[in-house]
Amino acid sequence: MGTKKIPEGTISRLFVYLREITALISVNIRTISSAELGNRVNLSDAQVRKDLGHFGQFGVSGSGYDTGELKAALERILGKDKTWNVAVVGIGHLGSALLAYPGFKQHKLSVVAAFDADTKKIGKKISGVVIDSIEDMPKIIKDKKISIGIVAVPSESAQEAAGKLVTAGVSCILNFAPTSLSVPDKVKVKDVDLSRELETLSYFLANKR
Amino acid sequence: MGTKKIPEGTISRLFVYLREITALISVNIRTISSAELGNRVNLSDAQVRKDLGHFGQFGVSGSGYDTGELKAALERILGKDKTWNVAVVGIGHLGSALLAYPGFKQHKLSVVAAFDADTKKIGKKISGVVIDSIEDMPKIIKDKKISIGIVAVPSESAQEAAGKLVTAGVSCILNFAPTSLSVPDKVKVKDVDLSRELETLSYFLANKR
DNA sequence: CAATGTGAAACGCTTCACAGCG
DNA sequence: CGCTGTGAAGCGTTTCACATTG
Repeated sequence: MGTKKIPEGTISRLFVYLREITALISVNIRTISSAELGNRVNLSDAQVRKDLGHFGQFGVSGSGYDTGELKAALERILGKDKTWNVAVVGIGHLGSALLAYPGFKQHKLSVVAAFDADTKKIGKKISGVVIDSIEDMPKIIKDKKISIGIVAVPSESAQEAAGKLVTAGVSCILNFAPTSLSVPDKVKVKDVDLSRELETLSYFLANKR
Repeated sequence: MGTKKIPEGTISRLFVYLREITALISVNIRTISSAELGNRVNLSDAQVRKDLGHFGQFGVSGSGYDTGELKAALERILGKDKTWNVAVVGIGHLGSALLAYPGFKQHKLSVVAAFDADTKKIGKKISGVVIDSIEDMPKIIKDKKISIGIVAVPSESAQEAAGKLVTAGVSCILNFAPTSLSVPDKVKVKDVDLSRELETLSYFLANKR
């Protein structure tokens, strides 16, 4: 199990492979080569093999990978057997869209709590989740065993929201605010910074040939 | 103008510098060193100098950068003088949230069209934008000189939506669907794959300590 | 003989370190 | 002297290339 340092890109590509393999199985394809799989997800054959190689040997020389076996292996590696509980903080346009997002269930994540500072929103139910007061966060996070917090508040309140989530005990934060959060090392933060993506596009447009 | 290949990270940091410089100017700071600027945005002095170095020489040995000059240079480099028109395809929860997103204006982007396949939605107005039929896309994209298309439809229809946007003439696509789109090389695609971010968190939780 | 698994080479970005300039 | 601009070193990832295997 001497798992060295696995590149983050590898992890995220494994999920892509898993998605594709699942699709292949559903059309009864039993075997696939790294070249063919890479082709379908726009990656090189070498990349596919290197990524898988971090976790063991799954292929058969000369014929490729058994889709069923590979699927099982990927699910095991990626921890698809467990479900994690999620809380969303900040129920504006984005927060509401997140509550309705079907992807959570698909990824074995369950949104079990929503928080907002606006007292007018408290008690309302959106996409089946009741909005609670931020005051009650510590208790609810603990009671419901929530390990992922999603920050969907404006930048100004993002650090505060993150701090409260961390104190309450979450292990990961998905941050939609365009600010860099400071949290203890043991907490994993993933930023989804739409502003940055948009800015990159602007630059591309301004500078293309 | 032999602009070599500029790292994407550099571009995105230039926007960070611009933001900071603008703040500095507003409190009448006229000069700043790479070390001090880096410090304020959590980057090394060398990183700041390398990033700027891609575009010319803006600093003064011994004293640093003139904030006014640097601001002007960054705005020119980043094309902050122009505004780009945007269309959103797929007006579900996410699409609606995007139409309401205030960040567009801040980045000199203007959402001027929205499309949906659902005839019941056509003609409705959301956050000031009227929803049009996908049929009318080619004409509207051309008439309104739209250069950025945002794909906010389910995965199954993402490739089709992207294809139509490209045919209609957009130069960039911001893709929220968890599929890799195939488009001609001249078109820039940025993926915002929420599923992947969530999955990475799942992996982190499943494999921590 | 087709396709894997994997060292070695290439690459791209960041950090270092210092010559040179005001 | 302080700080820039920039080659060179360092590092993590991707790509290459091939010996190996069923």
